[in-house]
Amino acid sequence: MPVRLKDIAKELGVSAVTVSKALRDHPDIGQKTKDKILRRVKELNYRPNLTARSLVTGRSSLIGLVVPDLIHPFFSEIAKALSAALRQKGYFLIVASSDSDPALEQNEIEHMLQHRLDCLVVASCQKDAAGLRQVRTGGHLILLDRNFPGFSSNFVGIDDYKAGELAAEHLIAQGCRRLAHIRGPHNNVGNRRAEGFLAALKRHGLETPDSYILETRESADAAGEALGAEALDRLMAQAQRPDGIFCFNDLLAVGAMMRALETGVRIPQELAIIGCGNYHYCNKLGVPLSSVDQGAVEIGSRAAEMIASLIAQPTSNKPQTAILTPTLVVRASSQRQ
Amino acid sequence: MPVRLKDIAKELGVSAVTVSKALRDHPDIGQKTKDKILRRVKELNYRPNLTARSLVTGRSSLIGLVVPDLIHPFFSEIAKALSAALRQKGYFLIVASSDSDPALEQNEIEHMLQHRLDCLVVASCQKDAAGLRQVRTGGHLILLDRNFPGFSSNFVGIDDYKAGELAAEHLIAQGCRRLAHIRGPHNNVGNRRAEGFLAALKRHGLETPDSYILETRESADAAGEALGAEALDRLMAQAQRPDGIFCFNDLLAVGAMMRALETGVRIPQELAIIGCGNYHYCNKLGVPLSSVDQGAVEIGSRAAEMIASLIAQPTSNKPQTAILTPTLVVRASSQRQ
DNA sequence: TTGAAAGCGTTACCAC
DNA sequence: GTGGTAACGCTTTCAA
Repeated sequence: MPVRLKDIAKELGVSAVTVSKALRDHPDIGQKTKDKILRRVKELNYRPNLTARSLVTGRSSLIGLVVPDLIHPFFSEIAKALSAALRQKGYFLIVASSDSDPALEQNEIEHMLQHRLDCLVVASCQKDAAGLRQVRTGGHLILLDRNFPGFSSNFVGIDDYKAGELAAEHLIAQGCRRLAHIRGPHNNVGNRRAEGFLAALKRHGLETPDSYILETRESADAAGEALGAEALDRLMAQAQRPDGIFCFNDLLAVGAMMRALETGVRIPQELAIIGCGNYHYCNKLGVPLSSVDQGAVEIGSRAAEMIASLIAQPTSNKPQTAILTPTLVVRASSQRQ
Repeated sequence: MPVRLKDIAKELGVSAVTVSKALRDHPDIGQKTKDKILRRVKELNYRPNLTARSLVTGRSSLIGLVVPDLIHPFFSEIAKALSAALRQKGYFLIVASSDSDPALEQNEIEHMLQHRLDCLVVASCQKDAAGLRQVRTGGHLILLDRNFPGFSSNFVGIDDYKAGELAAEHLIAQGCRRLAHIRGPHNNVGNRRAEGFLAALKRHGLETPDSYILETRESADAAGEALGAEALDRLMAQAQRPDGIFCFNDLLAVGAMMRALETGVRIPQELAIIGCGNYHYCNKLGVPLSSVDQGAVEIGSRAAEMIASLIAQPTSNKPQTAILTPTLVVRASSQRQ
């Protein structure tokens, strides 16, 4: 049985309240009493029972994070950064992976809420915001990376429109004129990136045939590359081959690039490729992959700040939003000059 | 304010105890009463307060995991597998990253214990077991990947000696005769892998000069590659160059391989390279990297089983141990035939 | 500056 | 089958 606050109080001949005050250095306590208590606390290696504390204070010091996939570099970086930032504020991170399954995600969220989290952070893979609506009754909610039109919520993510623009501008600057896009799912993220990409092309007077915009299913890591490879085949089978591709994420880009190299397409001379996410292994590839960086580390730390601010707020004000600007990381796969 | 068990009881004209029984389908309750309660519970979207439940049952349904680095593919795979397996058993995973800092690790562990975890799982980066000794007073402890001689504890990991042997046998079978090893830290893992490697060489009558066994500092992800590159330079500067290298982990191997390719060394013809860990991006590299697979997913699920078994045990018996057998994954970097 | 009493939301125990 | 009562370990409030 672990030592309890009460045990220490009895042993030292003071009340439990006094010990409690000493531990949280409450002002209403004499220095001598406090020293005496803290010394004994250390000797006994006493650990306050946060469960009991939570019950009475109503705050758990637990923050929940639900992501589609913990192996995905983008999300593991966020998890790491968030966990580190929260630690300094005295919070703990509970993590769950939804395996990109909306039902499982909803399930995980429900379970998490039973732990009376101080805040829940979700990179959601839901089709719509229906499930998330009732979540909000449980406390603070922050959406990560992806939000839902019509669902007003705290949010941290990047400017996806800008990401698409950046990629397009870069490829055009490298001399590409026939630009294709292997796009992502039909949600806010996929749509905005495609829109930004196409808008930039239009500004430069470049036409993009419909057959240059390829759809892919949303996919877990394993399948993602295969989808990229398949999409590349479809692009290269066309009479007019594209000379530049922007892929929704690096996984698709890697798949596309590997297939291109296999089939003898020279990269970047014949075909420039750029992805999105800037996964940490991009620079280790046979041809290092250019990518639009989503700033996972900053997303994590901004989320931590937002959490602190939400918890500090006495009443729930209007939703907070942090939209970060993506940055371009140019490597060999798109560098033609 | 969320709905409480008590509220439901009052509304339905039954006692709190009865509602509690219905929720955990306790046998001592009539079917009709139970149905009535469960229906209302669902309507109200009631979520039991696990904090309160924990306080009275003494079990938190929280499992802690502390790893050196969440971005490290080996550990993120373990985290994912463990989290998935635990979910099915009704447990939750709390994750913390120690950034490979022993002091920070100890700190994280202390904090975690305050949450009254049902079990703590640690992939430790401590120098010795001193800090972990007093952790055990807090409940169950499982060491992951790395254990400490003289510290008897539950453990899940691979047979590191075997890992070294596998790598050596493979390189020898590929025709290598001058084998080098870029070794890991001087702990149980680094030592055993080196021992297994050298023992296999000896069995085949191969000599290994001391200058072929290179030391590296323990290092986080960013620096790991640089260390590998540096080690490769030292090896290739020798009069007699090695024709095969076993690296302690894939990060070192990638660094070494990239430097080798940069300097015009042909892989695997002049130099065969094999790493350890089988990171998910091994097959995406310019020259796909051979590796000894540590079975991260199985480590995660075995840990989950062990957790369940430890918690079920009324009294703490002798430590449980699961030593998995590593497997060889051959790719282009070492395949000479 | 200290502490007694009341409670946080739930479950265990044992009467009925 | 059902429910009253007493915890679980801590903090809050307020009187001394």
